[in-house]
Amino acid sequence: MWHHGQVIDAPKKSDRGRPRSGTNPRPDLSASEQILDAAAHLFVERGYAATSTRAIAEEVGIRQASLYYHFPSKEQILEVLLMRTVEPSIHAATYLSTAVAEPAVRLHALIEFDTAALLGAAHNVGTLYFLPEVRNERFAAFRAERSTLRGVYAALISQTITDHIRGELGETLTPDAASAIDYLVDVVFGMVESVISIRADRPSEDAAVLVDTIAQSCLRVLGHDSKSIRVISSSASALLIELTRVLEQDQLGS
Amino acid sequence: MWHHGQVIDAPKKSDRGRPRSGTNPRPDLSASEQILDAAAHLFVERGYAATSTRAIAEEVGIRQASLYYHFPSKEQILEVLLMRTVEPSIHAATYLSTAVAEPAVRLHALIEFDTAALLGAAHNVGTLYFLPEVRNERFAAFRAERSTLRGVYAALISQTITDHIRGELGETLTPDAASAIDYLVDVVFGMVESVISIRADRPSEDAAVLVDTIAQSCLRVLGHDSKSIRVISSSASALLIELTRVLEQDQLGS
DNA sequence: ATTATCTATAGATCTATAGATAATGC
DNA sequence: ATTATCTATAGATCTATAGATAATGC
Repeated sequence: MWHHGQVIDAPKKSDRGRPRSGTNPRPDLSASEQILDAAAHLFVERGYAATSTRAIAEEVGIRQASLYYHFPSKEQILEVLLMRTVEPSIHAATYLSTAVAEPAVRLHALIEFDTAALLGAAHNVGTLYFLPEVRNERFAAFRAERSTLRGVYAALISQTITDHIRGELGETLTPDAASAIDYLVDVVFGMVESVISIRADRPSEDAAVLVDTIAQSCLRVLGHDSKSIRVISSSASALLIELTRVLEQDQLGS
Repeated sequence: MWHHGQVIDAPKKSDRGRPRSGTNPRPDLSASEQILDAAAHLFVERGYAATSTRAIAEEVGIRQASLYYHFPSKEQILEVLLMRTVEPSIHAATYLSTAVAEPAVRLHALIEFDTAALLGAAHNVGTLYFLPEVRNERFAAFRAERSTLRGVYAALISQTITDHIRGELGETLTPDAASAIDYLVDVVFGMVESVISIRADRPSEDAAVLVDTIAQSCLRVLGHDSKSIRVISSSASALLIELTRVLEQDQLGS
């Protein structure tokens, strides 16, 4: 499994301020990080509206009102979680959208990166994408990020579809072949996101196998055969190593 | 698009009882059906916890407390919606699990039926499957139905995987080939469910194209090529007609 | 008499704010 | 003085129940 980002920003200074009433279960993390972690856990488990600020505070070991010293609102907590979750994928997609490699190889690398990130994240935070609240205007910025990500997928996918499949689409499906390609983008994007439900239903023992299965399945949907997939897959491994190196570099820069 | 079920049970008798304060926007439906429709709309749009019984009642044109004459609780409303949504798929799967046709043809028919049902249902009720509340013990019966459906998919998928792909799984992925097949089941099941998010993001203009794209993509993932898919697909069309005939028959019986 | 609504309300939340307090830092 | 907590609470919900009421049916 690859590491990426996941830096803890505020490494906890000392013991300023009034002591907590409860015990501090994670003294290594700053209070803000503890709140985000507890909120992620509860939002994923019960949903946003069904999670009270009291429940979050209880898990952290502070009083409900103390949350508001760190965050101005419950919504803001969700927004930070959403942005943090999508951020690594955006960085990977931005790099891969212009990297020097075949589009199919870049797509394969992106799919591997994304699925691995979703499977590796704490508390299956990918489920937050599907919370009904995310459709509120309040979270438009997050949805814009997702849309950017989808755009990179769309570009790479349209370049990865084999001529053979492209012919099929025009032939058997519809006079408007462009829309059929759009649906293929949706299908591939959906396959990547399906790791979220899969992980929710049966917490995966073997993430690597699932990541490979999905990446290979995506290429098959785009018309590639086993031989072609083998070639693409091994080139993608090298690109993925390069990618993680670049992302770590960026991390140090920012 | 195929029709299936969607029978209105209680066709509204007459005007018994105290008149409503508001106007009745759907006098053709019984009060219970109006409540279910309004709840479906709001649960899909805002989620379960974020939808108040007051909001449901307002949409129906009655007072909040009047809901409780028709349903004992808000949870019960959600349960009826969940059960009704999964029911047609269960019937189709039960029939197809033993129908006389190649497994690949039966799988193709099931995928077409399911995706079309999800795309055709009022208010995109498939999104209800993803509400966090559904994980509560309260909805175990619904989850059991879904699990039954998944079982039929698993059986048909394992019989539809080409020997070629089966060889690949054992060879390149893992020593435990059974688990790799399980992941393919997840992937295919996930592709079917992806129509829910697709419809949520961009309400589909052309359901038929999307249904075909997904069914074909599933077969590709299982190792079939264009020629094989064409044959399977046309046999599936005939089976699908037979299926809808049988389901309508059942409908009359019950 | 039965049905389907209504009004009123109990009791339990829930978010966010105001202001007090107990630490450390300077 | 600054920081990070605490207590207390306002004000706005929200679900479900109790009992009244306005129709139709017999």
